[in-house]
Amino acid sequence: MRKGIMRLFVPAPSDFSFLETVSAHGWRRLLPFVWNEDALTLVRTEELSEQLITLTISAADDVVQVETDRDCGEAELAARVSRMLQLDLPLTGFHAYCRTQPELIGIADCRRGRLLRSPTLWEDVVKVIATTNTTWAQTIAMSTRLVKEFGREGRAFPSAAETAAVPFDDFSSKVRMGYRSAYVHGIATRIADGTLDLEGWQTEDLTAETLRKRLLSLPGIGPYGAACLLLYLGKPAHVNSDSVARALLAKEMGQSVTDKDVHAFFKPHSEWQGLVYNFYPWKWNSSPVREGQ
DNA sequence: TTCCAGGGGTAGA
DNA sequence: TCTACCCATGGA
Repeated sequence: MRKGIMRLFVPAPSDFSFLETVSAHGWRRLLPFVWNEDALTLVRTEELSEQLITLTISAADDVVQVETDRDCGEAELAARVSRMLQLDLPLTGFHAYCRTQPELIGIADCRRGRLLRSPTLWEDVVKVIATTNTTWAQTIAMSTRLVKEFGREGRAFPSAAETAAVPFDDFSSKVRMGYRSAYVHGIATRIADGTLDLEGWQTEDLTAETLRKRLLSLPGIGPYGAACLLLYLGKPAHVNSDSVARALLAKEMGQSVTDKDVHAFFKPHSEWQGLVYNFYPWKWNSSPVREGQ
């Protein structure tokens, strides 16, 4: 191995699938994630130990391999990779439930149920806001501008502190997130001044409903955004119904449907309905966003 | 021009 | 709780 190159192996549970996790939704298309379709590796630049480090993540049976271009702390690196791939998410109960439902058995067989997420809740919140009321192409463009304009060396995702340090007019004109700019900059400012501890929410052992109320209190986060984020936080009892869900269900039903119809359709899956929706056969097989189109 | 996209905030009923 | 209207941006 070349000097400075570090390789770390992170144990993964037997019901984990790297490819299924990375492919679960569109996050791998948003900088600073770069998905290498040929090598099947996920590349990402992170700030670790106060230096920029590029991670190349791949996986074999029951283990995730992380190669870095510089030495860094193994514990912190493993923690970030674990969060990104939801390695600590227990899926036994979900897969057991899927095996009781004929149409869901494939979810368990393929080891689906984890979703790629960012190393921080802050980044996930920003990216969820960037998916609302816009096209996927614009979501990609917004994420790209965030990294290029405000990330360290134009390669890492800007921290809340880095974002808050940018004057709002400058931030807004460069990031071109429209009315979402005020939401993102406002959240960044609250994190930076210590009045909002987003990351701390993840270690408080909160109930799903308490967490949902807190997420809904964030500007720019409504029922759809909160359900997305709850899913990333391992709380799958809410369906992140959106225009894609409505269109797909309408196609199945042969008639126009509302959010209420989508929620009614998945309600029987109770505590698992958020995960069931995201991996439901007709959604999985026909999601343009998951395919990155 | 007008519409609308992986919605959300707000006011009024 | 529900509905209507507005919201920046950019592509069709």
